[in-house]
Amino acid sequence: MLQRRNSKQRSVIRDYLWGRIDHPTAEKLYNEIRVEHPKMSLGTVYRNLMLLTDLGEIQAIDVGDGITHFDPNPAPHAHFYCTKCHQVHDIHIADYDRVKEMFASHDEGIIERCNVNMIGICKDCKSE
Amino acid sequence: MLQRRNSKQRSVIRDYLWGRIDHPTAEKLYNEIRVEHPKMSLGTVYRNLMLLTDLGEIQAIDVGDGITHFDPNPAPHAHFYCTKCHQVHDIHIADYDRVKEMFASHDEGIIERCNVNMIGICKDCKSE
DNA sequence: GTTTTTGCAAAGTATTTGCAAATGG
DNA sequence: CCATTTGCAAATACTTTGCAAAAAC
Repeated sequence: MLQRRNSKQRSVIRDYLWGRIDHPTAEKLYNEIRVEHPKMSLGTVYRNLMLLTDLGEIQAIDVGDGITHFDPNPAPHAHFYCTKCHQVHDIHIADYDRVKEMFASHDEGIIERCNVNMIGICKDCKSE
Repeated sequence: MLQRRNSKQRSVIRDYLWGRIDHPTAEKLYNEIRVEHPKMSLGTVYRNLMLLTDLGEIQAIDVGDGITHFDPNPAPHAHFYCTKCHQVHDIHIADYDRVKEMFASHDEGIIERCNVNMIGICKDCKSE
């Protein structure tokens, strides 16, 4: 594997994503980071998010809205995409691995990942 | 709802997608159609695939490869995306609705759709 | 006839990339 | 020092859109 250096930018990007549950896009992170770090470039944000994803440190979420969202939690879990507020929410269920098993038994391929996305109106938007 | 006219182009696009299990992209369909219908434009293919999707006649599949694939079967079912051959395959299981139920009980939102995508190496590529 | 749909080309949106300069170990 | 990483801007990839002409009913 390639050699890595701990750049300041990478650590800033990691810090800005760490602990969040709102699944920001690369551009959203960039705009937030830019306030404190005006020299940070969008390309660097993309490059590092992709790198951290490849390293398995974070995960990239594709819910079908055409924009990649990022999740600091690399553990497999489902997501909910609200078509009204365009936010991505986590859905944690105890036996997520069961889903993979349900489909693995019906397909002879090698399943590496299992992505589950619910699309609809989230509970916050519903009650408005 | 809007009034619809049955254009020749729409019917050609519908015919080219009908019965297929290979989940072509808009561009793939366009290239195939172009052989017989050189005047067909890519914009028309995109517009009609989107329209047919909105009408619920077909479905758009987003497996996370950045390109929308189309499926003539509008019934909810899971998909398998092969990272080697970049093909999308169907995975039909008897109780697909169970998946939605598993997550619905853990979220108070209104779930309109449930997308399940397995990512890995398909059985054809595995055996090579 | 009037409204929808088309072809074409241009624009839009998200992301990737080339390259010289800066940085990290 | 030398390989990695950056900022910047340009390029790319997929999709959408504006508009005048053509087609549908």
